Amino acid sequence: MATIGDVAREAGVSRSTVSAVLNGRKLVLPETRGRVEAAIAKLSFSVNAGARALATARTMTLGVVVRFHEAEFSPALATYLVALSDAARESGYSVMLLTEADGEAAVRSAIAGRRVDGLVLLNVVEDDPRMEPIAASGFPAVLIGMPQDTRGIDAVDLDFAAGARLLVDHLAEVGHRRATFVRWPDDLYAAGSTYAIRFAAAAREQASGRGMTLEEVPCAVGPEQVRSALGEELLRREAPGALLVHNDAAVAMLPFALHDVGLRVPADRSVVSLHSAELARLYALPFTSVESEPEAVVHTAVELLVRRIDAPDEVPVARLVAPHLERRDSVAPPA
Amino acid sequence: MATIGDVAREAGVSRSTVSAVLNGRKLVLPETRGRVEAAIAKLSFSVNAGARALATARTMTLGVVVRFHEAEFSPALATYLVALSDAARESGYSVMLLTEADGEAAVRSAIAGRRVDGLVLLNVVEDDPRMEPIAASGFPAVLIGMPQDTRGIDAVDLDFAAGARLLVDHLAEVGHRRATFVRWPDDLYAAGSTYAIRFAAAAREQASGRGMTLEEVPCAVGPEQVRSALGEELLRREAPGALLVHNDAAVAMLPFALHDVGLRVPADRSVVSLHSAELARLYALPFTSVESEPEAVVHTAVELLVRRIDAPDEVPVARLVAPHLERRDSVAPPA
DNA sequence: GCACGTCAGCGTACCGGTTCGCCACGCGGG
DNA sequence: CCCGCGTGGCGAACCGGTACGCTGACGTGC
Repeated sequence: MATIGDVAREAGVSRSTVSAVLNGRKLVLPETRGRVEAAIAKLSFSVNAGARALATARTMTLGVVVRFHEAEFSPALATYLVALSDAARESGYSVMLLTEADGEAAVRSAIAGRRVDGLVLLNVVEDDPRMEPIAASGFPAVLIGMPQDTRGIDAVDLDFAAGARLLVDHLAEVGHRRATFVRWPDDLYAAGSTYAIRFAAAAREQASGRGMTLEEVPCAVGPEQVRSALGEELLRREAPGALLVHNDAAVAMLPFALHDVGLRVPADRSVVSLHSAELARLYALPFTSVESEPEAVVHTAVELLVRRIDAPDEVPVARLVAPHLERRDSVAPPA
Repeated sequence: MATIGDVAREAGVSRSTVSAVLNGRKLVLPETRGRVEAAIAKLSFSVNAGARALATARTMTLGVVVRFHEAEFSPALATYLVALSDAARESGYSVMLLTEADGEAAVRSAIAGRRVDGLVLLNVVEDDPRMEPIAASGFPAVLIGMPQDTRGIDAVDLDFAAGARLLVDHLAEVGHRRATFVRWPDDLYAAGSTYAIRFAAAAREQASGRGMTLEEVPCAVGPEQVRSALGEELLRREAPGALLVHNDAAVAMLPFALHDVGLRVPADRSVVSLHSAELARLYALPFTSVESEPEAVVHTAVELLVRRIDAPDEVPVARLVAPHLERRDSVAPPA
């Protein structure tokens, strides 16, 4: 592999001139530049990323710290990783995967080894231990997820509250006064899952502001439990004509549950939901919904992180990504 | 951040001695080693990966080239990525994500920038263009997937043929003489998807060797088409008492299709399938099956790649990972 | 005609490690 | 007593880039 010295010799200039051409800094006579470029092409030279990193103290690499225990529903993970890598590339960065079971250790060693210029923490939860070494060292990082206390670290997440309001409004606007709120099981809220809490709180508030009644049905995960719980609710006398769903497992099974009991959407029931786009695709969900916006979230995250790398001392930022309603004709006025 | 020079000064030795301690090469007096280690701890020094890479011409990083293709089942992708990163770490390597839409370009620039010591190509298809620059340059790489012509590149994949034989045998052993082979649509085979072809060929051969009849039902993807196609087949008069499935979309919908028409497993139908473990988990599939073995495949891939990095000139290797049968009581003797 | 400013390009130090030849020291043997 | 050898550690070169100060040539203004 050719080095910058080989190029310099070939072009009859010094290494620093080649470097100047490479980086576009300083003025180089067009003719000289031409010779250098020809030499580069001839030797098919390309800069050694490691050497450049050493000289500039910039690796142009971001680390993404994947939380290990994915007991939860994780089809979205790949989407986030790929989107992250794409967004990073747009800014000239590569992405390194950090998957140690002990996320905190992963963060520590990434910082210590100076392999990366910044870190993206995926799927951040309340009091996430991965934040500790970052907060302590001030290393550039961005959280995806929005804990109460971001400990001075930049953070991005979907605006779940706005999503809840969009969905409630959508039901209210066609005249629904009552809805079943199929939500996560209680322990998830108790565990401090902030997106769940934010969604539920906003849904309740918006509903009451709209004069709407929400009848809450917590729904455990597990296909069979979900299906029977849903079946029961759907068959209940006086059940509302609309369903507001924030529970991936439940919404995935909902088409089948509806089919089981012979109810049609939107004729018999209106349905709106917030879930990941990936889920919608996998299960071909036919519901009007607010979908997570992995590309937008990740794009914002990279933007913040790159800015933070360049300006480590600016005040931390928390950013919510505006959700939008994906209409799929699953809502009709109540009977 | 402390450098090796800081450590040397603190310990009162030269930089090369610190390096010797770090790498365990050469003999260092226990007492000297102790002083160095104390200095390292005191300054909380850790080696700068980039500098070491420059000096050793080894980045200790593997690149994973993700094919951009959307249509496939992405939950499995995350599993592979995480498993890959874990396996790499075991061998002291990190993993860099390469997701350019143009996989060939991604490979070229990875090789040119010398950011990685080797490449893993995920999800390789017949005549995959990503192979070209690798074959041309001899850069260390391993394919996950098994094209007919590996072009001298190491390759690993699940042994789909063996998987097919396991499933056919399992049905034959309890006495089934006929089975419906729910398979992928014809165009997938035509497109040269080698795992599909290998499975189908082995299934047919093993069945005929066992004196079993396979009645083939190609099944398009898309939940609704699948469901109706399956329903039709299940209700068909004289339909076999067993289903052999190699089609992710179909097997995911199969529980519902069976439920629709009121058939029970294994009382009314025996079912065996080959699909990804991730699919089984997400859809809680209750079928005896051969599951893809992402950990084993990826582990083998890393093993081969690391060996290839150390010994670039050995003969290329193709390795098939033995599948195993995951019994879930979905098979009973025919009525 | 001279001082000065600009511009293109050069030389060199430096980033933080590794590697390897060399040296000094202590010891044993002839 | 001297030589040779093994051992522990040192110093310098090197990996492949970047950054910055300097120089020489040329153009301009007075």
